Amino acid sequence: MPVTREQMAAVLEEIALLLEIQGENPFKVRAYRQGAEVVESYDGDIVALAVENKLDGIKGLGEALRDKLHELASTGELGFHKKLRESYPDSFFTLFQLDGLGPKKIAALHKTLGVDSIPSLKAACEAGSVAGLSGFGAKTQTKILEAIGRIEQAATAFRLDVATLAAEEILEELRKHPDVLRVSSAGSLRRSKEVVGDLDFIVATNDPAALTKFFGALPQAKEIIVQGDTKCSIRLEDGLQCDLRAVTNAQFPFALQYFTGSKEHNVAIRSRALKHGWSLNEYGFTGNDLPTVNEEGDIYKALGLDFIPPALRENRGEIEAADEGKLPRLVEWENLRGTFHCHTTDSDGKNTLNAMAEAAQELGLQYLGISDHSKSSPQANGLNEVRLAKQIDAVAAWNKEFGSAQFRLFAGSEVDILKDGSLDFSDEMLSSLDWAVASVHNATSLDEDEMTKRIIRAMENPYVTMLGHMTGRLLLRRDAYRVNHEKLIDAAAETRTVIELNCNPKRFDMDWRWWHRARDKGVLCSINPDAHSTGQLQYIRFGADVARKGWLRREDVLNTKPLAEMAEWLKLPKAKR
DNA sequence: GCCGTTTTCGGCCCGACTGTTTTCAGTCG
Repeated sequence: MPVTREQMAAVLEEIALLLEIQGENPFKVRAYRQGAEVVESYDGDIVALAVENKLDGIKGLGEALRDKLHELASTGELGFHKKLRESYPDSFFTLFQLDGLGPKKIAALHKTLGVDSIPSLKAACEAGSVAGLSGFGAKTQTKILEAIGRIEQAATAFRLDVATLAAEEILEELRKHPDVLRVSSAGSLRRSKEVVGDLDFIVATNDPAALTKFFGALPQAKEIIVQGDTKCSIRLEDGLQCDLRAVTNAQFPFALQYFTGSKEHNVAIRSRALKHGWSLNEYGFTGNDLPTVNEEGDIYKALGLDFIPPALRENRGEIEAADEGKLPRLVEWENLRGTFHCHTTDSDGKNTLNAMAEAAQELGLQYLGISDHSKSSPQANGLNEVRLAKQIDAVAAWNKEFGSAQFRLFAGSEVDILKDGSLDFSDEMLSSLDWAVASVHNATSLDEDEMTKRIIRAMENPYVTMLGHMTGRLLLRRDAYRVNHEKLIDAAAETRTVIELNCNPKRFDMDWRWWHRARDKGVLCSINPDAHSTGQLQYIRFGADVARKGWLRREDVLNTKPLAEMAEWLKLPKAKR
């Protein structure tokens, strides 16, 4: 049974935890943790490389990790890992999810009380035996019980759209405060991560203590987690944690850069600063001959780098690119001229064809590609051939009455990819459409090989313009189905099939981590909202943010083409696209 | 355990806050 990339990363991560528990050298622990990160985000088939023992030259994987990954990938097991975790049950690792508990405390609880799961920890707290331990106390015991309570009712991660709304409300409150000079969100939200764990805010002010006090007293704050003179953390009603850092105006760019992260990006940036003879932290540079810094961009400039947009700050090659002046000019939402993939009341949409067309025009778009579900998705009221033919006529009628050189609709379908990779409509039916997006909606538990072949077969169809939500994941709710991304990207390049960036915030699928690779293979991206209502067309703003995260430029995104060009492009046979 | 304009050893980010302490360890970001 071959291991997956995720399993390999998880093993390294678990080793890091176990070494930490044992009090191992923290730098060794970090090496394993970074190894997990590298495996997780490596751009290529790292499992195959590990099996073949060809991991040389990958930064962050030294000899020891390479050997271990090879053993793991080729035998399905790693002796070192197995031995380490002998005395710990699976449930032990859930303890690390608890706020306020780290390796030292968990090790102490395990050693003295035999705690090896959340339930056993809960029992120990309720019996009062935790408070008596050295280094623990009554408050710690209460905090542990509270943390367990939060875990039990979930919600420790939030979708980008949910987080964005919450952040905008709080930013508005902060802007109103008279002592605020500058304010910004930071953290993973500013980096446009698809899911965020908390919100970070930075304010520049001459009265930091007043701001942390103000923050703790916000109407949105259900609970104050910590509150000092320069930082304050609150928890909102829905469990979302928000952190504020109050700094001086001079410190602001440094704090903004620092708390935007990512951690990995910052480690690399700081080591670069050291080479310039400066030390860099959240308050400024220290050292000799310090540069003038007024804006965040001045920090990058001082280090000889082009400005790195927050979305790219994941330590995935952006620093090297900025050093060489080779950062891409990223796509912006204003570059989008139209969009594809939306539903109407004909299948499971909330609004009519007319309403969707109007909403698209209000957004300033020049075209909208309609795509209701096909007949094998009865749960979504999918269209059969007769109803689809009617809709094609309705689109033509709409274009005749309202269409112009400024706006038109494209008739399409979100056609189901059936279990064997054939499509829900005949080629003849599909050929009468302007475009089609092919998606998997059933038989989602096929193994990776079958699923990959199934989707490739669909992409080989001459009338499939684009592949819809590649993995079917629903963020925080449903795992991706098993596909081989490398092979699908290669097939898309080969068949000239566009890959959709489904920017419904529940999905963001294909994942941003794969777009750089797809782009370099010449695959086009279509930023599609998968809108089931007029309001959801606005998801394309998030889509542009996530596309930026995937290093995509304007020319990599199909729907930056203006209407006339798009209409011509859709008429081309796939091979000529 | 990884890495190298400090190149095979000696560094590897560090400050704020909390709770248990009485000068600090642990956690977090």
